[in-house]
Amino acid sequence: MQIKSSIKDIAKRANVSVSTVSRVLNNSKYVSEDLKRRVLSVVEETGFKPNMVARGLVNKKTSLIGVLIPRISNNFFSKLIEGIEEVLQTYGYNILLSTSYNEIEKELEYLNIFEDRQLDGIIFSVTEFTDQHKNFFGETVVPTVFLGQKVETLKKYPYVTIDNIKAAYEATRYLIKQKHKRIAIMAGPEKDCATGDNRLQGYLEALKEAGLPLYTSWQTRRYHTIDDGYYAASQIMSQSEKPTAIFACSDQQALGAINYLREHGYRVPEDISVMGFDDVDLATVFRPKLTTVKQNPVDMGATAARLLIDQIHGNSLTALENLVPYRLVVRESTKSL
Amino acid sequence: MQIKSSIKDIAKRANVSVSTVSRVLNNSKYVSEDLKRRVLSVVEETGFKPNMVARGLVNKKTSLIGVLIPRISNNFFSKLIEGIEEVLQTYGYNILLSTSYNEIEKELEYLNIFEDRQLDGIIFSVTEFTDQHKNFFGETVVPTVFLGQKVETLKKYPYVTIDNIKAAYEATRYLIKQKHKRIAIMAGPEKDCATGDNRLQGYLEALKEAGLPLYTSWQTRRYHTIDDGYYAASQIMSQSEKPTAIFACSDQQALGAINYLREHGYRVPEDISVMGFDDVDLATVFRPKLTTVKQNPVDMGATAARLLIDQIHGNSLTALENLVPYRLVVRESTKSL
DNA sequence: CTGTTAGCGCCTTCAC
DNA sequence: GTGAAGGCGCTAACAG
Repeated sequence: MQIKSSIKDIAKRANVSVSTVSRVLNNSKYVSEDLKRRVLSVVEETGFKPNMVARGLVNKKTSLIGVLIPRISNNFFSKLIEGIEEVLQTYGYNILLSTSYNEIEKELEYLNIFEDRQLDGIIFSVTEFTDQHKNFFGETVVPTVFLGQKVETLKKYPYVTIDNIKAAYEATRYLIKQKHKRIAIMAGPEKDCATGDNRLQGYLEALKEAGLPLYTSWQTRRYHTIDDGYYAASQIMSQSEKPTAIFACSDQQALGAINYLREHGYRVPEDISVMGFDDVDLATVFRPKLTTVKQNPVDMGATAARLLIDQIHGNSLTALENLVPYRLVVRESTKSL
Repeated sequence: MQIKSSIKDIAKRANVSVSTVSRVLNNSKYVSEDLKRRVLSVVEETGFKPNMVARGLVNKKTSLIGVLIPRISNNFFSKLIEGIEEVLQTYGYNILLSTSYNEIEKELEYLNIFEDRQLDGIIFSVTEFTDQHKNFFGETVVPTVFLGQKVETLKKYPYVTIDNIKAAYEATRYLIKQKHKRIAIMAGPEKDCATGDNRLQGYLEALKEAGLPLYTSWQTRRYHTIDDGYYAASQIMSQSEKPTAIFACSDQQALGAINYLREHGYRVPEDISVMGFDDVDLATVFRPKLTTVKQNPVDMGATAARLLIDQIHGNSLTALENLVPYRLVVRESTKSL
């Protein structure tokens, strides 16, 4: 293919009409074997490829799915993408990837871009579901699946997530059962509902239930990066009153925390227990092996993608709420007092 | 916006022609303040958004860049994406993400999709540059930047990479200087040129130069995952003749290898040294801290994106070869004999 | 300055 | 079965 050829050109060369070409290209209507052959051979020769943009314009579909996540360099999210891509691919969709870095404005911005671009669907790992989000999803008509937290919208879009409150509650319960009484938490960033508010809530419930002390200086809210975990640990451990266990709301933060602790002479888990969340790839490679709340991001991504496809195909969805399993995995970074 | 409105509708409601609407929307030509205001207010009211697909059809640009990498869950590649997205975003481009899992057929498949979709550019982290690739890039006219290895094409596309042969050579040299004489290598997958062939070559050159033994049973070729590193280590260590050092061509593999070694009673680095490659986030969090060849993927991604933008803008590019710096970082996973 | 018109490349009635 | 014609939503000459 030298210069962009169009359906018209190949119609001419095959001595047929453009509609015939279109028909054989789409297998949309019966075309005599003769013409079909003629068209196909010209297509072959010229290496002709139909213009997907033009096609999209008339068909009103782009075969593109917008995927919006907070951060791609977090193993949890990249696994999510793996799951998403795997199923979308089999349905002929591609991924338009955007990252918000947990910034609400960026989320809104990308959401609008998704709409402008006429994307066929959206998979969205929300940070905080604000009124502006609600507005957007009230007005838009783009099939959507939310990932990572429960989201209530007028339009009734499904979401797939674990029960974050419960999971955090159970993780904290476990620590309590291990006789820990002074437990700190490193939660997600300030505005992050799922890994921030929800998990913090579960933690608080467990502490209250057990009648344990709640120090706000033992509660941090930071991004899910190793660096932020390191910093959060430094804050917590700079208090005069020190915890015997830290519940990190992501393995990334747990790793950063352990790094800090070790550099400052604490042994994990002998001096202080650290619980993670996610069970990323290296949770079992790291030493001590991370005790953590295992999620299955590949599955979650795949599930979300399937729910999206269903919506696009107009299938009635079975349920809005898709709670997926998680599991507390006890390994070496925590111990009983 | 209830039902999809078009430029036509808002032209009607504002009592102007479609071209006027188009003009104010694009700021393309001077429009009287009066009309402009009228149009803008209607746009405001209706929440009108121009259809990017239609726009793309006439402008022959999609503002979409195809990014093709082997694997997103590898920290090195996700960092690459971070760098790419950061600069593309400022130019109004979005990313169409695809992963090849190092499969040549998938690469070709996605490349074709990129072309079909009329993407404005391609950033491609090649596995192996085959004749089919060469064909594709000979016929296509899509601006491209190669990432991670030197690639020669007719069309003269730029590439950004470190000098893999040299880097591997130096890494191996270092091990040799540390008095290691029996050095194994865990290279990239069979068909991977950069992390496979090139790094293996650098390793071999260093060994030959030093007159050290070359055992093919000390050379593995596997994917850059923790699991594959684990497995590769098991293969190497099952030989009767055992190495005193392993040069892993990715930190992922190094991590997997160390995991294997420890599970099987070897201490790192006391019994066996392990050298990594990449310097991913957790190289310094892991214990022992990884001795590794540091790359800067965020920068590399950003550089690639800039080179692509230059191409798209028709700027003459300064150089095809963009060798970026790397650095051997000695930490704790290797030691002198 | 503004409106009319002709496409961009493709699909889809609608007649033949 | 096949072709001609209209239109998807937008932009860019071309007149006025």
